[in-house]
Amino acid sequence: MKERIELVIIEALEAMGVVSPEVALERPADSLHGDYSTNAALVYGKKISVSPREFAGKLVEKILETSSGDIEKIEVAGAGFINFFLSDSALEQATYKVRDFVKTGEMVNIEFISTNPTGELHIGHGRSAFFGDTLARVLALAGANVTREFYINDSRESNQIRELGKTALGTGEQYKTPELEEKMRALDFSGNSEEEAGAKLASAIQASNRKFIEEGLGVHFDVWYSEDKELRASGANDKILELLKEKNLTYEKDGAVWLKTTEYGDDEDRVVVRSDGTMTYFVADIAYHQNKFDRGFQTVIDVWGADHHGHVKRMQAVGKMLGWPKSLRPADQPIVFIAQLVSLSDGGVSKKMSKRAGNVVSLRDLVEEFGIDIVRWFFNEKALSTQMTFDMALAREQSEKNPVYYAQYAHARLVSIVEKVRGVKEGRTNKFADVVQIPSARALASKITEFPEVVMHVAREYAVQALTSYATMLAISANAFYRDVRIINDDGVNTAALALAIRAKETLAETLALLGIHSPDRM
RNA sequence: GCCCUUGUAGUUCAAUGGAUAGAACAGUUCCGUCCUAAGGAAUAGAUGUAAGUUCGAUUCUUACCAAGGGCACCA
Repeated sequence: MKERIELVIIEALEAMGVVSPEVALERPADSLHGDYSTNAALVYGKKISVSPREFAGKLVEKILETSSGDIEKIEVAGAGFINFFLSDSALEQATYKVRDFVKTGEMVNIEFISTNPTGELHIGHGRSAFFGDTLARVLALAGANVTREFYINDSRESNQIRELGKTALGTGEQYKTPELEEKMRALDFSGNSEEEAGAKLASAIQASNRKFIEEGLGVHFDVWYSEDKELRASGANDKILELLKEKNLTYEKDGAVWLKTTEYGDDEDRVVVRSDGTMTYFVADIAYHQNKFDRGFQTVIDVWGADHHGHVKRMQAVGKMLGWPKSLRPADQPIVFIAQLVSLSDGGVSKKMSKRAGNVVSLRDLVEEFGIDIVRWFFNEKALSTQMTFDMALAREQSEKNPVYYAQYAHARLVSIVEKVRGVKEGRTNKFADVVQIPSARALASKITEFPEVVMHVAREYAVQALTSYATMLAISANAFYRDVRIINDDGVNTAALALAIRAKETLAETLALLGIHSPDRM
């Protein structure tokens, strides 16, 4: 529906002589301003020095010449806004429309979480996990061909695996936690080198993290990509290094090999081969991204923690060096999202999360305490760039009364009506047009038609937090409808109202499903 | 010191180059024969500071102030 109205405006502007106009159609905050609104007259009136209101008047005339039955009323308001009121038939059509998102088939790779196999996931990983998971669901719904990928930093050459090995053999202390010691007891490291012991222990940690991610978080990955196997052992690292050398992008200094990233926008050159002959992780990262593009992905999305944001510049430099394809966002290739860190507070007293201070809260504990639905909602209602504070006291206090339950409750109420209706005879008011005479019913229908727009907005802007806002608004509309419209009354069932309730229920459930949150039938 | 991110109601978060800056929780006042009161109605409350660009800035620019993160031949 939105696209159809946009097209009408664009055609009208072209008829008025505007060359390739761009129209922004908004959803007004207030239903008094219609179903859609545009500021096109303010934008284009200015360009030809005509007052916005005058321009708007002419534009409306043009639109009326071609407009079909979609629009009931158009009015010019305020500084020159043009407000569109949908006809009942257009609203009905949009409300019950099958969600026919265009299958673009765009090949998208989204890599997220990718926690090191040296310990369990902490709450900071939750951001990457739930953002990535929901974004992947939305992109897929919006028509992309999405591959979800987890990168396992298990290279035997890495320092972390060696350190882990030392701990396993009793010659080091790093990464040591009670959970790790328990895992160590179940394994036999006799005769192992540091590398072997580290790899063995890392593999056990990875297996338990994977189980938690899949079962505890409900996050699915298509590809679990092993750095050690796919990049180190396969020789991909050596190959990419050779390529960089051939292209004369490296030089030697102090016994190490450096990559000339400065020439491509980085702050300084980076070491790729250490003076002891081993490769840095940076090489693997380059080889890994090259591999993603080699596999045919057009858009490559990385979700990294804020502690890795220093790597963005160097990866972008490499992208320029190797001519990686442009992603959807022109300036960034590949697309890197930085998940800001999560800080903790308990009753307003903020705490810095620190392994040393021993107050790192594991994601497992959080999910166990609050349940996956609440945790997912709390994490995804905030933009990724927000330095979110997870207030434990507040979360506990709100665990009985919070926006998740509000949305779920609205769903359960609607389900309850649908169940009650069985066996009740049909009543009198059974036309959509009659039902939407009631303002809250019309507002609910209008809110339902917004669903595809919200999905496309999230898909284009990666604004996952818009989903929780939408779910809340939809639930508010549903509750207002519930208050104003009796579906079962003395006459029998108002079938048009029932149909609207069912549509609202479906849309709410679909929105929550994108967030990975359950829609209970009963609460 | 340099680089990145962020400053919005009491709190946790939204939003947009434009029409009255939205929710939730907390506060105040109401609603109980009524399809689930985990609900509803009303009320109060916010764009860090100072400039600039603009017809219009909370949004863009700059400076300052504040918070977080990064500045390894660790990952």
